[in-house]
Amino acid sequence: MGDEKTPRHDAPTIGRVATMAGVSRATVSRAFTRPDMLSPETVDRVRKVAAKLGYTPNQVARALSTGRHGNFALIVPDVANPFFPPLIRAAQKRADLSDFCLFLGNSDEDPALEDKLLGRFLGQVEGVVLASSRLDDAQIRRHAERKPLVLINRDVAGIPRVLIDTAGGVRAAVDHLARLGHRSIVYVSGPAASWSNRQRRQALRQACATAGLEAAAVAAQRPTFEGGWRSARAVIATGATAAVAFDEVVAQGLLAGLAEIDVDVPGRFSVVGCDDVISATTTPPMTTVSNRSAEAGEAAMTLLLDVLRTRAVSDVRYVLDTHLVVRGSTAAPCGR
Amino acid sequence: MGDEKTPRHDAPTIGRVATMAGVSRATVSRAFTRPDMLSPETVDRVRKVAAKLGYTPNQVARALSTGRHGNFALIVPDVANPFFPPLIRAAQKRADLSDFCLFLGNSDEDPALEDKLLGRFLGQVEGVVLASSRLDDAQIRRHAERKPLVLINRDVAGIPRVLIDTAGGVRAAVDHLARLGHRSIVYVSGPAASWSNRQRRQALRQACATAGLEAAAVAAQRPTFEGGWRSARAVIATGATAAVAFDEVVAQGLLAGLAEIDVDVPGRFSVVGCDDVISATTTPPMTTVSNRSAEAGEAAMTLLLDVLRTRAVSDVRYVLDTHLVVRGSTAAPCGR
DNA sequence: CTGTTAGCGCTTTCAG
DNA sequence: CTGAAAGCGCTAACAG
Repeated sequence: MGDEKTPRHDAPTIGRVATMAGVSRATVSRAFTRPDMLSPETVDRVRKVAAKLGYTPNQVARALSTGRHGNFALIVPDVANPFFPPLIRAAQKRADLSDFCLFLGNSDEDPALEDKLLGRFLGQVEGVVLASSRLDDAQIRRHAERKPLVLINRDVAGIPRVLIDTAGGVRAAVDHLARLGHRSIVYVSGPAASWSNRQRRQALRQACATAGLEAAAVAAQRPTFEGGWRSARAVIATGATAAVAFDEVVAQGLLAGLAEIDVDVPGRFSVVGCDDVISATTTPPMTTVSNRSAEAGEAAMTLLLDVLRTRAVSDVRYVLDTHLVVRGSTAAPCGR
Repeated sequence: MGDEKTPRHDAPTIGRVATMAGVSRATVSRAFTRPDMLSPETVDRVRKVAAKLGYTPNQVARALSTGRHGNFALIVPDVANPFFPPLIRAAQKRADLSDFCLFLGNSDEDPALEDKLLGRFLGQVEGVVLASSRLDDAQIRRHAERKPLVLINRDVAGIPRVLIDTAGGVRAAVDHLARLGHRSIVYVSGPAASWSNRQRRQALRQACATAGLEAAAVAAQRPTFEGGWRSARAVIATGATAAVAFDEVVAQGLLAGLAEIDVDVPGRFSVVGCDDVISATTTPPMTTVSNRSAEAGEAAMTLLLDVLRTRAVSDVRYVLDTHLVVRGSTAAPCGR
């Protein structure tokens, strides 16, 4: 066993295939990217040799030369928030279908981190999807002019976006509660930077006004179980008999917080969540606004692919609407 | 408005910075990668110019030249399975902390797809984490010799791996059930290719043998809510009075299936889940084996970074152990 | 400390 | 239809 320099099982390059097949490197390249430019026999022979050698085109080298990286990036505020996994999954699948790889970023609800991640990705992707972005419009616009960019649940004019319109669902929730006899409803809000949050809050206020109900609001700082939990006392203090929560994680926390201070749901208080994602399994099963996050993920990816194909920057605004799913967390208010 | 060729706001290259700063390209490069090799003033001047021009090193070009891509890949069987999001999140965060980008792949429980994704990633990453891989040992070994590879919940000798050892938790579950008076326990199994599944099944069998209980098993083909649901009848048919399910998604399905055929839990039948991830919110709250998926994700990433640093391929086997969390889905069997 | 010189692996005119 | 040659943007010896 001499210390002969083991040539380190290097990945075969286009050059090796070329000499082995007795053609030029250009021909090998074309055998993979533009087979139509070659005689069928040549293509066949080259491919065969390549296969035998276990050759795989080097994506990175290719990207350097063409600018086409074959990658996308998706950034979400919180991977572990149950709203996002179906979205992520669908986006990944759609990307994969078109032979793209997907980078995933978790911004932790932090605009600065989101910006940093975006910067890291930008150099090696052909496009980006920002889900529930916490960046401000200016930052988004700035990035959008460097790379194709699609938004989910963020409404910036001129930038392709897919929006899950929960306003319809929230209005239906208010109607539902009004019909049950509630006179005052409180909105437990989520992150201020969230478009969905603003949309829901506003829809609630308007629907209440229309129906002649009182509308209050309390803030669950972060959209977490704990945030919902902590807001329970404040929610009750508003005097409302029903709450609509920003999302189901908050709603679930609220449920737990109410249980802790012995407020029976739905006997004494009604709760409605948003994004039907865990609501079937809560106790009680939660009345909620339906969810289409997987569809949103897929649509955004498809949009991005379209933008790449047709450089036309048409102002797309893809809206998915929602409805109310009535379960067991809502009932008539007591003592009225 | 003449059609003067707008030079397409191209990203500034190292060359532009070099001429603007009156130095060579090598110097610019070094100002970013090896500032210690340059005089402080030069570094300063170059960086200033670069900043003014908005120069960002091109990752791809750098990777082509150095082989260091600054990327990792993580592949999971199902992003939407609640076991994985915390793991993904933690892994992403850990990678980000070391300035790495993370590709995410979803294998859909399909070995062929997993292999394909891996192939796609391999060319542009420095290492890979396979969580609950469905590949066979040979395939894993093959990939591991091309790139640093870390496994989660898969025990292949010689390959760095982090294992969540649920055997302890399952044994505790059996003890718990035995103490309650159960004489026969059924395991509702998950994917055959899953190491965790084999481990849990085996732990259950052994613990039952030790405690003198009967052990049965029924298969929930896919580890889904529906799979658990469908297995309800078969579970009851075994004559057992308690079940331990592969994971909580299956357990939750089982709960729903049992409810549908009017089997009261825990009155008539007890259920234990695995991976404490949604169990606090089921009805009834589920007795379960604790979960450490986030820790596993972070540990795997850290391991990968270590492997990269010290090319020492020591045979690491990082084990996280578990315990039983008793909640409301277990009780003494009726009529005994 | 800094510049010169070769590439990394692949694509892409431009000629034949 | 195929080959030769010139890069993509950056890094890495090797000289000074």
